[in-house]
Amino acid sequence: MKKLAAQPLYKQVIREVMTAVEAGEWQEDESLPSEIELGVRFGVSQGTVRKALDSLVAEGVLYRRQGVGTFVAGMNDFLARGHFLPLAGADGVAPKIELLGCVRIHAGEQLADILGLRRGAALWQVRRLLRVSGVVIGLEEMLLPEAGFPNLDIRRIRELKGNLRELCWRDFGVRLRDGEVRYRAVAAGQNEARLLMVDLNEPLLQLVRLARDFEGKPQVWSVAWLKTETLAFEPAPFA
Amino acid sequence: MKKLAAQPLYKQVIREVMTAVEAGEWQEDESLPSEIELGVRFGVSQGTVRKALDSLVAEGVLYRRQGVGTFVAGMNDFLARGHFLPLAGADGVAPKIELLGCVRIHAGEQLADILGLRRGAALWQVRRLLRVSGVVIGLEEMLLPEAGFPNLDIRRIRELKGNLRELCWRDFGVRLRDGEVRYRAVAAGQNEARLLMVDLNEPLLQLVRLARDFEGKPQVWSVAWLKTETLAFEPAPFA
DNA sequence: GAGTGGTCTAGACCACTTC
DNA sequence: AAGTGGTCTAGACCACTCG
Repeated sequence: MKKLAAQPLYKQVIREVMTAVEAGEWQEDESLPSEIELGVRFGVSQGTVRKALDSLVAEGVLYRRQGVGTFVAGMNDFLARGHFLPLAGADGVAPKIELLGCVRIHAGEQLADILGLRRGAALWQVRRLLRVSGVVIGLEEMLLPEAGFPNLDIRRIRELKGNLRELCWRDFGVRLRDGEVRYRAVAAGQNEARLLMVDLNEPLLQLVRLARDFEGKPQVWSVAWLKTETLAFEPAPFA
Repeated sequence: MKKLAAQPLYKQVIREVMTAVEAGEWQEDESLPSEIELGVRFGVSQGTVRKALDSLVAEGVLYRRQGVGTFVAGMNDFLARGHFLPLAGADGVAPKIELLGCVRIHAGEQLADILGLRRGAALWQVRRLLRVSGVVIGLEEMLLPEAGFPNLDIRRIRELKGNLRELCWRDFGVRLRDGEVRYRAVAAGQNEARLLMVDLNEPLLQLVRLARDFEGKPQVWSVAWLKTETLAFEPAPFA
């Protein structure tokens, strides 16, 4: 491997592996070649491969099992990976996702700015419900450019159990990385109150995120409203 | 360095360095010996020292400046390291902390459990205000066992500008690491409404944390209420 | 036992900052 | 030029899992 663009070798390896993962060279939960073999393939030492894989593991792209191998990780949604915990208690539960619907809308000025589109660009608006042991606990609204995800099919989303992150990857080759989350407390509006079955103006936890792909391009804007009267939200480890 | 307790060398180095930092061997923003020198001191190679320092940097205990050295990081509070961002906008601002007061109370059953104390044990309750450009934006209530922090002095807290984390370290040798955060939305009660100057029942973002020391012992329980009508909260990078 | 990840070394060189 | 962090190698051995 050459020193292109003065990038360190391990960063080049990260890119190469990422590209291969995105190209589907190894399926989900399928093991990659061993660190030594990857080293031979990229012309670097095992230590360098390891350093590269370390960051991909830290980012949740891969996972390792000692003595067994390194595997491609699944693509659970950010919220699906989070935990909902009883206020006083110990163990948390991950929510189940239920697709509500998917419609085509047009970007307002602000949203267009955020997603790097022109004003009025076509967007998909996907809405989902979150349930913990059957009880509705959250509502999520996600917006993604139609240009990048043409012919987004509601039945397809349903097939993947509402897992939009996995869909973006499988059907459109876009691998989303988690973005930073902003937290707010807001009063429930008409919509939220109805869908979450709470009173108007009841406090809801609002999570706002911008998910980017691995090139850093903004891809999905998401706003979620969570009912936290009896359960607190704890985000998943990775940023 | 020996293979005690089957711990890998780099983990032993982490402990050694941590101990030295806690003992105050190097002051804040003072540089540690070079990686090579540390290697000689602990009887390991530079690569192993580096791996150890990597995790301490990731945890925010140390920071590095290429070509210069490795330094002991300051001890800003979790909330003080977070950012408050305008809803639509770009750059966030870190809040200023203002001490409200410090009183001695007794642990209820639940709190005693969490902090690993007996019921009724003496606690310090420290309350602080958070301001962003002068405007009150949050209230934080922290509880810590009197046993671990005897003679906690309000004037001393004030001296350190309300930075309780730094105080725990400097005066009591307890270095707190960030704990996981749980998020909720709650309605403002009497107290919160008065101190934050909002209406009763206005939605507030609640953050609940349990900070532990580097041995994993629970040390500080904290609950914060944040006004997020105009500013969203974004936690600091490190978990 | 064979294959994998996990650790460790000694030594090398590069990139950066400071004097 | 000297000293620091940052990268990289070749080779070694350990710890773990699985057939």
